[in-house]
Amino acid sequence: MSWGVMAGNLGWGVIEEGWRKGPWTAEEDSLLIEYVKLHGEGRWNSVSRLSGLKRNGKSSRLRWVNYLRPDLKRGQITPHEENIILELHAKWGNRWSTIARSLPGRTDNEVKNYWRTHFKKRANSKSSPDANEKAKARMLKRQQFQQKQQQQQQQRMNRLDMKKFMSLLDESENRVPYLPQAKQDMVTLYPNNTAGEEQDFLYPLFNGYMSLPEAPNHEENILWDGLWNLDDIHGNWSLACAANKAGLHTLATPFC
DNA sequence: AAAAAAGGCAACCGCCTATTC
DNA sequence: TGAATAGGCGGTTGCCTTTTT
Repeated sequence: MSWGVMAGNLGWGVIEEGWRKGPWTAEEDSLLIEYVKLHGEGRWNSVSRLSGLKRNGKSSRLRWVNYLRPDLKRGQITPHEENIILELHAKWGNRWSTIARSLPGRTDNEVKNYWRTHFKKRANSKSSPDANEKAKARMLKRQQFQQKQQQQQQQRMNRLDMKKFMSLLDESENRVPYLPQAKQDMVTLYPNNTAGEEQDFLYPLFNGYMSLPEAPNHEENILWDGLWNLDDIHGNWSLACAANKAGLHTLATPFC
């Protein structure tokens, strides 16, 4: 929808006290991205002065955090993430930012919206069994679709061989402090350095690496799920920790 | 096929805390 | 030490899309 159309709506997209409000345009996004490239995150109140953007600091920060950040994970919440949300919400309540820190690439806003739309109504619908059943059916359908997508993704990932993985570790170890240890552990575990039976083990590790914002193929939007089962991988905890630290540097959950 | 209802999500608001001066 | 400012968080709103009737 164009800005002009938006501006025609009731109070949405108006200019108030010199600040634009409402949906962001592609041009505004570009200006904000350029600003962050040049000045980094923070100093949000300087955005308008330094970039020409007619948005206040809060709006700019929110747009960056919730939408423009390069490390954001796109796509639907996976069943595994859903379980984490449920578990952590039961533990912490509506502390969305805390919950979101345990879901790499997800924002507090996203988690909050997801919980509100998927769980709050379910909790409230006890008096309406029909609605509850319908909601369950929809959820099941969506989960089946997501699982199918993940299987396809995993099949693609399994085509990666050990050599490629090691070369990617080589490329990135200058930037990611935990990867040298991961690489060393890989060599110890798999001295022959070949693909094959290790592939199941590589999958979660590689996922962790590929999900880093600076990873070369980040745009492939590879799923994180494997990382959450790292304790299953051959009992090598130090390697699991190394990979987790590399990928989950902002993660609050204490893996190690 | 059309209208109504529900779902989904981006964005705003107000409050609180941390930081700076 | 207190005021001003910036940043962060949770709650809420408003609009578009999808589903249901």
